[in-house]
Amino acid sequence: MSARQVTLAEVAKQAGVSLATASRVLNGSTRQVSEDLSERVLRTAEELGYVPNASAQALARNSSSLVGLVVHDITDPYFSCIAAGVTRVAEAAGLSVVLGTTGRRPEREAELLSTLRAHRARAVVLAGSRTTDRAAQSRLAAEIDAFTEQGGRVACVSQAKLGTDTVVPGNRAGGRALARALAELGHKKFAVLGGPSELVVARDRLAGFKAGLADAGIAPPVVINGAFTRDGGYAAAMELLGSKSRSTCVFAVTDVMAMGAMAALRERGVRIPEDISIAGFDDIPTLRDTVPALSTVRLPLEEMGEIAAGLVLDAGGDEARTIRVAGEVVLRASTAHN
Amino acid sequence: MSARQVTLAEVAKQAGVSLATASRVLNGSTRQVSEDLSERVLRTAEELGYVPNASAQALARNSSSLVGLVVHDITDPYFSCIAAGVTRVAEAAGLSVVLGTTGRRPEREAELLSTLRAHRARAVVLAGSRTTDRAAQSRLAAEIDAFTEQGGRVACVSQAKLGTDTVVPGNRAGGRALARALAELGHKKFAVLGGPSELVVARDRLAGFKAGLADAGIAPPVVINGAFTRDGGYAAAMELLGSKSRSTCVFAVTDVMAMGAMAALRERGVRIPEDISIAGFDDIPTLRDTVPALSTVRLPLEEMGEIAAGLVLDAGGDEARTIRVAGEVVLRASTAHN
DNA sequence: GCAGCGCTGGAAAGCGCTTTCCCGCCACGC
DNA sequence: GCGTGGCGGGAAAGCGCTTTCCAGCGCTGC
Repeated sequence: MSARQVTLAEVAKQAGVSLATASRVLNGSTRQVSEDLSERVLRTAEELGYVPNASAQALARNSSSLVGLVVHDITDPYFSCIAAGVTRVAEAAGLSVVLGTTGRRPEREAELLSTLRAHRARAVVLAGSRTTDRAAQSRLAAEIDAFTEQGGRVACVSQAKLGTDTVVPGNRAGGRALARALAELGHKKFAVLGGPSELVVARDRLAGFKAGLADAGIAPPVVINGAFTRDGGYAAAMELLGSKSRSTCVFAVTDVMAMGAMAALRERGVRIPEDISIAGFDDIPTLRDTVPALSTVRLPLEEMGEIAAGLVLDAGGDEARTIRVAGEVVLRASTAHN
Repeated sequence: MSARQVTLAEVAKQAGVSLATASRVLNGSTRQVSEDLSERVLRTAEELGYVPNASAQALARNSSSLVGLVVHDITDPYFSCIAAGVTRVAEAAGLSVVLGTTGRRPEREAELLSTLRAHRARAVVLAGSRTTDRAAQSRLAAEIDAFTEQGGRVACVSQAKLGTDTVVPGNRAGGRALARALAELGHKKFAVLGGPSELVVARDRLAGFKAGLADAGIAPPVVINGAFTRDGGYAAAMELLGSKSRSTCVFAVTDVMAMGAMAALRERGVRIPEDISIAGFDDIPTLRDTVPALSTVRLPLEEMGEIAAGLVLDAGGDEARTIRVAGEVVLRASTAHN
């Protein structure tokens, strides 16, 4: 075993050409190589089963074919959809994506970025939602700077103003539109399962929702914070049920949280939507077949991943670009007239 | 911008030591370095914000800190769970995982492996399910050989006998146990939504299920093949409904397919489980809160990912190891007595 | 007292590529 | 006819590390 990998030098020798020529043939060079030499090299490479050493290429070119993708939890459909979009675009461009997961610890984001920098990744998309944690945030900003200084590009999903390209979902607008749609159903008393208060995505959706209620002249909702997960939704819903606040409609800032909340409600014998209406945000594909079908704000998650990857892969100017994608309110069976 | 990255040489010079010494200090070497030199190097590295160039290290060591992960579709919860397990273990070991997606095209698997080989990935876990496609299979085998010859390790999830380490879920045993459990509920007429016939995972589950029915002295099920996706389940269920075969219990070889099937049944006004019982396989966490709760065979997906990563990361002997993980039948509300 | 050993530090040879620079060749133009 | 310029090919200098090998040095053991 361990038959050493065939190298460019071997191919060159075998084909009777110089290293330089072989390199020029096998990798897009601006330089022209004559037809016959070129073909000879190609054939030998094929015969020998030559595979270029990516590390060596990266070293010589000072830029690799890696693009980073940082998510909190690949298990969360929100992230896996974005990941699908990113990988599709990256692979189509002949790049490999290295996946980093933070486990929702903000400081991991900077660590991962540093690793990616070590690998001379040519770009990275940060899909994790931004926190308001000051320390982590500045450490991250420093890493982003270091990364871009080194020539890499960075794009964020859903977290503007880091001075990078960004695809921004209409969190606020979506929350607002949803609130208005729900108000039109006749609901007057709302509760929001609000996710962690440090997460700007959660805050934006909540803020939008409040604005929407205000638009409709409805009193501010009860807000219960909790983890950005199924269990967080479950716990928040339980807390809500305990609180004796008689809301007729609940907005969970995430579909995944909404699922947890619905489980809690069911467990307590609360019927959806007869007793309480509930809505989420994201429109996770995996959850589209649930009963009752969840009202939500649809985000084109995979497309967002594609856009982010596109942003990060074509050179682009120096100024940070921001692409906004709108959320679309989708009312389904989990919300009823009141 | 593009302030070139700090190199080891700079650190060494700044610290007044040789390149060799700096290298020895900053990366685990067997060689001892005196306390004061060592500390001096560490401090300067810190001050200068030194980050080792992973490509250069990979080149010099002839082995990178990358581990590959190949899945069909990261959006599918089955794969994203496995991915979570793999990344957790890999990141804990200080490695980065590069994610490749095949989009369910078998030939992509070999391509990705080749890319991974180019990157000198030290290991790869193949989570995509094996097909019986002869050509793709042999191309893949060749790539696996090339990869291991080069010194990399390969582990597969759920596809034994490729001569690699493997974690094998009890597909057959799970299917069989499920069939028996369902038979005990009194069902006599079964249908199976069987996935694509080339996929061995699908075949194994089906074969196990048939065996279980035989154990119980029940006639073989109607089998309808279809894609290994939600839509495949939907279509297969529609076909089943059209076929006038009056089964009382349906087994979809995948939870995701079961979801599609349930959607189809509901659409046609078939009540679950009153009119038809339905069961899946995998016990996807995201789907645990659905109503009616899906009966299924639970697989510890994340753990399988962790095991695979573990297999592939600790050296291990030369003989291929096989770890079996059992599926556990979980009967819930989607299946009723008949 | 000295050969020999273990230990630390440094010089330098790669690792497998890319790319600059140079060289020889040919077609042109005057 | 010869200078020029363009062009295809090769030699070789890196890219930033690791690691082998050697030098020096303080000890130990006879």
